[in-house]
Amino acid sequence: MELEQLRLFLAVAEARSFSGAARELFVSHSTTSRAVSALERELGKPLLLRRGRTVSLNPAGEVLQREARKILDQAEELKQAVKSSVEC
Amino acid sequence: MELEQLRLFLAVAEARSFSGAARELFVSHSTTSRAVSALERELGKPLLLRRGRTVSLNPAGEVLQREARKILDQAEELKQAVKSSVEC
DNA sequence: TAAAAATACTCCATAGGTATTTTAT
DNA sequence: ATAAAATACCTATGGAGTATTTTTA
Repeated sequence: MELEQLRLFLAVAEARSFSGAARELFVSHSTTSRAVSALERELGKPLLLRRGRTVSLNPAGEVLQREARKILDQAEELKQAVKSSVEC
Repeated sequence: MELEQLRLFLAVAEARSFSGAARELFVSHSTTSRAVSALERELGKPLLLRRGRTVSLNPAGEVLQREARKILDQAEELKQAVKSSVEC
């Protein structure tokens, strides 16, 4: 599990669309599709429900969305904290 | 910034050694060296002080060590939470 | 039939190992 | 002289795009 996968998953979860998220991020839709598949494989269960053209979150996806957001926010804060730490 | 880089950085920070951490993780020492270099490049400042055979943390490194630990722990919790979420 | 997701195929970037060089003790 | 870190070099893996197939609304 890598941060980039979480970034892509979140974009898909928020857009409720693989291709929509791909457009927003300027990547191909196969990139969003594979990132989510890889997460599902690693975590051992589906995260999103694909019903025709509709993408929705199942319980595991809801958990991931909530927590992934926190982790990515923290990672961003961390970057800023390091950047503004004293030189040495 | 990716979780794998944080894992490698933490191992180096804790071992106070690039090669020691590499041995623990069963990777080559060039892997630990480059992971830390990449982080330093991305974050815009040195994280570790290399003085001869001694590796120590500077303030930025201290911040990163503390926060990276939290993020990795959270990522681990997240995995467990998803794995134990209800099927759907 | 149109729009989106999955996937096969391909290519290229880069992650990682080995070997070498540099540095400090 | 030795041990560790940096780095040049090379290779293989996997990430990402394109094109195609599948699905369903």
